[in-house]
Amino acid sequence: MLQGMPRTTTRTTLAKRITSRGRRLTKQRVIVAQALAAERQAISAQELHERLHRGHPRLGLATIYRALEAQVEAGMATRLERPGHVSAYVACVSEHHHHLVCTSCQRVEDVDETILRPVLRGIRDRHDFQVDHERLDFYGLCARCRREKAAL
Amino acid sequence: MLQGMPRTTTRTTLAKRITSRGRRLTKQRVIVAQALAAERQAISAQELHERLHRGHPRLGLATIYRALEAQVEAGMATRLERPGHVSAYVACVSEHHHHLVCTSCQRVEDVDETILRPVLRGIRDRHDFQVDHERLDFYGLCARCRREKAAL
DNA sequence: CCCCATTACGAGAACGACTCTCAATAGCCT
DNA sequence: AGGCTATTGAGAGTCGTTCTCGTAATGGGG
Repeated sequence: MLQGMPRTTTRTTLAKRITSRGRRLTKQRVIVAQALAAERQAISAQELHERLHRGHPRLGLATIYRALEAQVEAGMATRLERPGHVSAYVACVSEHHHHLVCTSCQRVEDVDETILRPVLRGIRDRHDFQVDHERLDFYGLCARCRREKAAL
Repeated sequence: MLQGMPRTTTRTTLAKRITSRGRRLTKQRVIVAQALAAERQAISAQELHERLHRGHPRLGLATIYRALEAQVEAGMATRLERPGHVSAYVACVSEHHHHLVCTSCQRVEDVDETILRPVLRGIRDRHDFQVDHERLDFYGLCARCRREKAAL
């Protein structure tokens, strides 16, 4: 994985995102961004560090934290909270997302945003509260894990 | 505050909740529960410790953490996440709640649960995902703070 | 294309919220 | 009252995350 570092479309969009807010395009940030995008599940900085260590032994943990933080600021990822005060990250396709996190396989789905619109409207109307940002994460069992558990 | 320790209705309900799951009714847990219930805003364990230190100098920080954790388990409180990996707590009247947290005054309101029911249904139906628990917290400006800001 | 200011990296130390340990204490049941 | 056991308090320990600082790399200007 990750060999050669593509010069194609994938790279240009990634580069554009990474360099937003006047940030520099470094090898490390590309590696972290690609690795996170390749994941389909929430992953913590330390897990990412372990996973990347084989291919990139000199990639420091602090750098991963910094890269992930940059991605969150750039809207490329969101931070989820795991039990025990650990952050986990997921790559985002668009700006902002809400998630279904499977507590069994850690896989993450995006919530259909149209479901949520009435809620935000209801809060503004019924509570007279101006929502700036929100954390909407649902934890439970995805369809696959539910089937697997039922099969036992 | 807190002097005499009431033998009345307030106490019995509180005691009943504290002693759920076979827990013992200790002075410390009562103190913490009353203090949290008296707050109308999200408060961290350390803040609670500072605040209670004058009246209860021997009340340890670890005890406060334990008492808050017990309250969360007993459904008497919920944990919110503050920036910087800090937990803050709010007392709950009923079982489970979702919140509107004012980022200006830190005051917390409960979300009208009827607004949320369609969302949970939609997730189960459209995503085939069995929600176990969820974190639904909205951050923004409450009506009062919005008026105050507008007045400037 | 090369210089240079500036930003980012790497490694380890520092930080801080939280948890654990253990001896002492206090609830609660009989 | 008496004893079993959960709980407390204080400090030490844990662990995720951030900071520091010397070094390396980036990208804009000449």
